[in-house]
Amino acid sequence: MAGNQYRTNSRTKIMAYLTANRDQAVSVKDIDIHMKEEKCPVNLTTIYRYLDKLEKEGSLIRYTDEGDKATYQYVDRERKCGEHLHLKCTACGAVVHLDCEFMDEISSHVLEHHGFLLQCRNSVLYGLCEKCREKAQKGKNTD
Amino acid sequence: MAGNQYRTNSRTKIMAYLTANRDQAVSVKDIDIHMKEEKCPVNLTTIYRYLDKLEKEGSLIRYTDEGDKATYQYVDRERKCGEHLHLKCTACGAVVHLDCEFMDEISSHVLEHHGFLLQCRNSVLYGLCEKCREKAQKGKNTD
DNA sequence: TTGCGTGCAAAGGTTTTGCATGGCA
DNA sequence: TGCCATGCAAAACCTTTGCACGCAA
Repeated sequence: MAGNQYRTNSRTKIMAYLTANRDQAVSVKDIDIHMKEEKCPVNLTTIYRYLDKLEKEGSLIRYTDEGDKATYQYVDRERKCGEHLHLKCTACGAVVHLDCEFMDEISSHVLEHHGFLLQCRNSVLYGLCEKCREKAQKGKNTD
Repeated sequence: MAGNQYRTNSRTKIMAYLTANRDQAVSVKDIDIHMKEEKCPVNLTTIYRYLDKLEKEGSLIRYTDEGDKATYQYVDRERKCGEHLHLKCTACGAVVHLDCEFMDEISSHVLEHHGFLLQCRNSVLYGLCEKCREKAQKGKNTD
């Protein structure tokens, strides 16, 4: 499927950025800035098209919180992200995979008690990761 | 807070539509269409401004899934929607409030096992409600 | 009359599309 | 050479903002 595609400088660098940030959701703007810093500026269209391609291939999860703009996260395709929920930190964008046994309990409860068949694909729980929680604690009186 | 506002035909009809669909998330476009059907067309700006006002008052939840457009749901302000998760049907937009004891288990697990402090405010789980699941079952071989 | 509500037009931002050019294999 | 990738410009889309007018109280 993903065989007939060319290896270009742009795509290599974008992919490197995505994999380096695989525990985080990044925006198109993030990528744009990064590419400029890398002295390899690319058109926004190119970024959108590449991300779109990767998402269709299943190499990326696309998050549509934030309302105005989407964010993306690289995932190994073997990770079966369609079968568990994700926790996304609203402060830093870090993403935690909820791929533990508790996942089954959630699905079961929701189905049995609320008649709801959970689809993990787009479901994201938001909150604060440990690091950002600690930061928030410390910085309570600063701004 | 919400005292000094006038009662207008437009707002009355929009509010009626929202409360009539309180188990569902509706979009601005939905409201626009409804108002035209009601022979009471309003400018989109008016809809946005009113929804914005209601959201700030706490009478509406604003969902930002779907990526491109927001959807809104009326809630009684006593319902404390900031303290529980919501299940939204991807087929019909129906919304179920997860305000049961299991909610505590989710919060606890996520915090203790993943170091994550859950924020229910924007967290939405997606899936199929009972009705739509049944429909999907029956209509499996149609398109 | 006062000041909130509304419509209109314009602008902002993100994302998509068409077309011609450029570059990998 | 053949096809994919890219850049550029323009458009589509949702949403916000400014300003003047209309209308409820």
